[in-house]
Amino acid sequence: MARPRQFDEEKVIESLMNVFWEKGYEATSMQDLVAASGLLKGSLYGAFGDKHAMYVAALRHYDRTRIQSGIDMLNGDGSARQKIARLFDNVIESTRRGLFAGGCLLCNASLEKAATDREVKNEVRTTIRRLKVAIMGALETRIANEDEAASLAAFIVSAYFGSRVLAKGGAPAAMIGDTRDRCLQLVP
Amino acid sequence: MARPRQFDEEKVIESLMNVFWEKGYEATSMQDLVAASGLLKGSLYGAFGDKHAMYVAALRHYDRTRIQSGIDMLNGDGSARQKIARLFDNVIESTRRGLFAGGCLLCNASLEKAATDREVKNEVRTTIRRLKVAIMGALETRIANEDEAASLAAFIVSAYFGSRVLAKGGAPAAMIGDTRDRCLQLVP
DNA sequence: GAGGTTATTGACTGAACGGTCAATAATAAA
DNA sequence: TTTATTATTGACCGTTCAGTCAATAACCTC
Repeated sequence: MARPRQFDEEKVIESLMNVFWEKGYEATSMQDLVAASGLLKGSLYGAFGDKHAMYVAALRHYDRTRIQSGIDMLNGDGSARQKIARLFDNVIESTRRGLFAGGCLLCNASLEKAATDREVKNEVRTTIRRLKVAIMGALETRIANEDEAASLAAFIVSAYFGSRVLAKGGAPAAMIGDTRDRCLQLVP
Repeated sequence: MARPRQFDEEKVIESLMNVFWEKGYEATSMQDLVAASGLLKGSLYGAFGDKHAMYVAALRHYDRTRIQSGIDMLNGDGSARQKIARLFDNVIESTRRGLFAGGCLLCNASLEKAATDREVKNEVRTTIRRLKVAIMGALETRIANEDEAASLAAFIVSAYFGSRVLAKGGAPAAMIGDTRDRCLQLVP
């Protein structure tokens, strides 16, 4: 009955996400999104509505893919300490390689837009909660008391986000290593 | 010999800083800066050169004032634990009041610009170092070993930055309280 | 294959962007 | 008071911004 989409929506969202991830919301122009997606402006607007909606779609995609793979790791095999350590090691590793300057899109969105954008704040809040719950799950075998697991998980999320700020701020990698090690001191 | 400036440069920088602090670099327009400073565009360009230089001046001003008052607190009276706790309590308090959405300009600059802007990265790095050294100073009475104080200080900076991300991301205040409390577990 | 529906296309819009500049004003030194 | 120097002013610049739209194309259903 109607002409079908000629692009793979997931792939397009992935490409939009990569731009927002690397440059941030404000520094990203529609030209950037056009170039990255391979679509023309009209198609992007037809599919998403406006730039803001593209950003929100990118945040959801980040949650569904990158955050989810972190959650999968936390739900997978290994000790709680190993899993928590791996969170930080990923930060150290990607800093050391230095190929991609984006850091963590969740942190970026929190600082750039969440405070003044209801929709972004909701997305960010939801994702933070998901991450925290997954960390609680990883702690489950070691901490019986749920409140204690929750407070430790909140703290770990915080330290993790902090390490993302340090990494992007150009702090020495040793500071992130220190953060990881001190964090692990609190993980039984 | 020449016409003198008709404005108080410190006050102008303070007003520029407040705009960048609240809106970020990219979302701030020259119109915003003109409106906030009370100067005309030409005067701002005459005094600073370009928007980027205004931003760097704002970062330096933030270091000289807001960060410095944090450092003064850390150098002041009280136990190490009290001082560290106060860092986080400031975050909780300003989140609770909810009047100003800016958060911490140092964190904002780290995530928004440091990764792709040499000058900003240098400013940020310097300020992080200053903050870390001040925290080491606060720990000095309790931790003799300098390396140990350094690693704990790095960790505290990280957790503090993380709490800034949580706050702006709209996470519940309890998560910041948890971060503070867990942090204090490691402070002797 | 005709008709209905939606996707694609690229030219187009007005507004806002960062930045410039010639004219004017204000000052201190001579 | 003249002169040299710098600050202020506001009009102005070309560019880029996010977003629109009428024309065309592609597809599915009947």
